[in-house]
Amino acid sequence: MPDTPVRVLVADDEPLVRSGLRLILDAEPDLEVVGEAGDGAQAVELARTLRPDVVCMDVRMPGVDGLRATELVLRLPEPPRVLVVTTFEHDGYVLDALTVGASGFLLKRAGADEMVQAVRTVAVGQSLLYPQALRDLVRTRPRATAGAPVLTPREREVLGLVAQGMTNAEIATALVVGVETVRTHVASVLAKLQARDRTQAVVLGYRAGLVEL
Amino acid sequence: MPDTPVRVLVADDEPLVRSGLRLILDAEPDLEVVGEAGDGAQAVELARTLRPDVVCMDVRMPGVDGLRATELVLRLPEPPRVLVVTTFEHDGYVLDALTVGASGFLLKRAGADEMVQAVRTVAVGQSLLYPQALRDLVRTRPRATAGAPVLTPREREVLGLVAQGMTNAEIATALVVGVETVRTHVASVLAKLQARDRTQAVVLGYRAGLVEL
DNA sequence: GCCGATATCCCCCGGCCGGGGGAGTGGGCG
DNA sequence: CGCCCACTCCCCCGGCCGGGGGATATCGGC
Repeated sequence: MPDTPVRVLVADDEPLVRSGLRLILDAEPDLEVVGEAGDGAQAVELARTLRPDVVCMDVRMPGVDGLRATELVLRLPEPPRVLVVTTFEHDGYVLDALTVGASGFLLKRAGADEMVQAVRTVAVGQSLLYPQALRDLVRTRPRATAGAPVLTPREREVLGLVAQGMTNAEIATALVVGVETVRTHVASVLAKLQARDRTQAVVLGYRAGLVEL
Repeated sequence: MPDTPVRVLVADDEPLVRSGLRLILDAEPDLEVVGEAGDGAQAVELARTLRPDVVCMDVRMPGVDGLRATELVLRLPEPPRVLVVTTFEHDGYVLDALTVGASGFLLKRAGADEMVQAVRTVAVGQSLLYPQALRDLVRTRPRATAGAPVLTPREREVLGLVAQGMTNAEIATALVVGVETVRTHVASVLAKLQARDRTQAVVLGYRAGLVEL
């Protein structure tokens, strides 16, 4: 199946890491490491001249860092796919890396086979990340209506207005009902969400997917 | 390298699609289709008895649909990875699928090699989706720090705790300062965000990218 | 050395909020 | 028909909140 091997460029400021990656990837008949870069600027330059299919890009590098380098690499004509690699799990680079257009995000402590698989995956044009990163991305959009407290339509409506920052009086006006009624609804919402305040109600309601912000 | 082949269960209500997938996957020496399910209930049952490594799950199926089936499959002891497959690009299933814990999301019009690669990728425990889906996920995170009011570090910290639903007294305890101090910081935050109350502050702060929820 | 920004603390007061009760209407379902 | 639920309204009260003043200390920069 591998008519021509996938051409890979490795960019990392640690020579040891570069050697390790080269060993791992070159061991596969369908992968071929065509170059190594020690910083972001070099990575961009080599990507331009060597025209690899995939760039394995470290995030932390001296000078031009991995994210900036990724941006620049992706501006090349017929750009390679960029697989961003980092050491630590929760350093918040994931979102930034994906925003600038990386095809994947991988941890350095991934096994050799995972690394190989990842290169192949982005080579065919798919996107990939380690499971926790995906979960983090999804978590920020918690369409978690599952297991959420059951609010009546009116209660959801009131919660929505509470989340707009409206006072009970304003909500009463908006819904054309008495303030006392609103107070009752708010009280129900607080009880159901187990919130002490309207502020907590907004946060919990948001997390439960009951309100949009 | 493939000591034992990856065991795959195919779930799709179209017999033609099942046959196609079987042909594609069985052609690979390291992949082995161990069963086919025609609906969600069957998929769950076969996943339980056959104990595959990966389930290729169609979203639209009669009876128990793919998403529900995915949830159930993932509740099995030592569950397989689930690769959700669908026909259309923008049907909004992506987020739901990932929320219920799918490891990947793929389009049916993906080529044979992409499909094979995808199965291998999720088999080693990574997550994958087609590039546009990832872009959509990222796009929904505005990160609109641009033009946001400038809060001092302490003010951001206080706002963060306010967003947890804490009262001024609790925040004071948490930060080991007087309640009056917290009141001052909160007042500054309200002024800078032009919020009338802490509830509005949370919402505005969230929209401005100043707090995470 | 002065000034601005930041962070800390203090007082008064009006108001909205949230908890505790109670109570009447209508609609849906057994 | 009777029951339950959702929706509506009412009263009292304690507490936290937010606006209005002001005060002190530290740090960094011009």
